Amino acid sequence: MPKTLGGICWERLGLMQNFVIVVAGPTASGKSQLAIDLALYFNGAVVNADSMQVYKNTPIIAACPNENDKKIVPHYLYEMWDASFNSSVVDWASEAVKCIHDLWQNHKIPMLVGGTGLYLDALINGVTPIPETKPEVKKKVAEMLKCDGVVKCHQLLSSFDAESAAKLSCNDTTRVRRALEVYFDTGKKLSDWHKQPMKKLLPSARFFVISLLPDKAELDERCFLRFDKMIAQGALDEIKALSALSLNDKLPAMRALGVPELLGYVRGKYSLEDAIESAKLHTRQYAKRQRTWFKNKLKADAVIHQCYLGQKEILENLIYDVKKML
RNA sequence: GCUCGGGUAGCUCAGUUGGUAGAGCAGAGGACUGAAAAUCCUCGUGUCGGCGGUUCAAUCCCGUCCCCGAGCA
Repeated sequence: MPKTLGGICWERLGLMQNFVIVVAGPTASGKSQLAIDLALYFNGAVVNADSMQVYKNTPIIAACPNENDKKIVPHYLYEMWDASFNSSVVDWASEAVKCIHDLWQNHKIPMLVGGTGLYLDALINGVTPIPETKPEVKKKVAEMLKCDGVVKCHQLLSSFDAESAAKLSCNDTTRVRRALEVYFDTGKKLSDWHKQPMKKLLPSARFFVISLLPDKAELDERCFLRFDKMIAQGALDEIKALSALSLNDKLPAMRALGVPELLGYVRGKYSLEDAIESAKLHTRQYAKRQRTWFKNKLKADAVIHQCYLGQKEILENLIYDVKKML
């Protein structure tokens, strides 16, 4: 008698060796819960695709899975880097690729869960293989931006890479910086790099993409409640400990939602009430940006227009759809 | 009660030497290939507190009333 697992025969697990379930959605939409429920059914493991949950030091404020969640289902790529590390999509993606191959080897289905559109996009669609920028180049560009300002740097960019410059706002510090770094580091225009075909990170993978797109009012309410819960769970102690590390405020981990606001309170810049209000506001604005990305940029196999709170029919329908693909 | 400030966009406030007004924030939508929980783009008619008066023309000047703040009594 064949051993079954959630109604799937072991024999078919061989076919699963290139399968990835993706759960995308804005913050507080219930992705993590959905991933756990699916993982329980399909003998899966949860793989983090969130740019902030990769860092240690702030598990509460970044809404990392708790100990109980981790006991139920294996979780990977959470709290793996120190807050002092300035990680990038590619750092994360190379970890994710390794992790997914391991899971496949062990006949487990990876449940890729996260709200960072760029990360999911990189893993699903690939990235342009540009070499990692040398630290001295990064430093040089950072200095240029500081001395001359973005607008001048954008003008400079248009003198050697007009195509990239034309695509960018002269105020877009992040992207002007990147375009300059790539040119100074490789001697080749970013726009030329982008003409190359993207490098698929998991060429054999088949993805089943689930997108949670709840109603705005429902989501806002959940974001607010969740932030209050974070405070109750000791987010302030977490932030005090983080503050004691005296890290650079520009590091990604230091800019996570709620971190600058609560740091401001801890350092006496504003009241706790103001800090909380401001953090909630920024969370709502972030959720909006995520919604825009997932709605317009992510090709989803299943779209759910509500938060996942364990609804049986949602889970059953998804399981049905996934099984069809296996 | 008197004196002095204020009353302009959802909020904080600019401004118009009289020709019906504009920033920041909020809000809405959008973009996004190596810091992405980041970064950026687009979108502004509101009895300019009410009512009168002067004027070709008032949100702006004058009168009066209402409201808020500070001071004096």
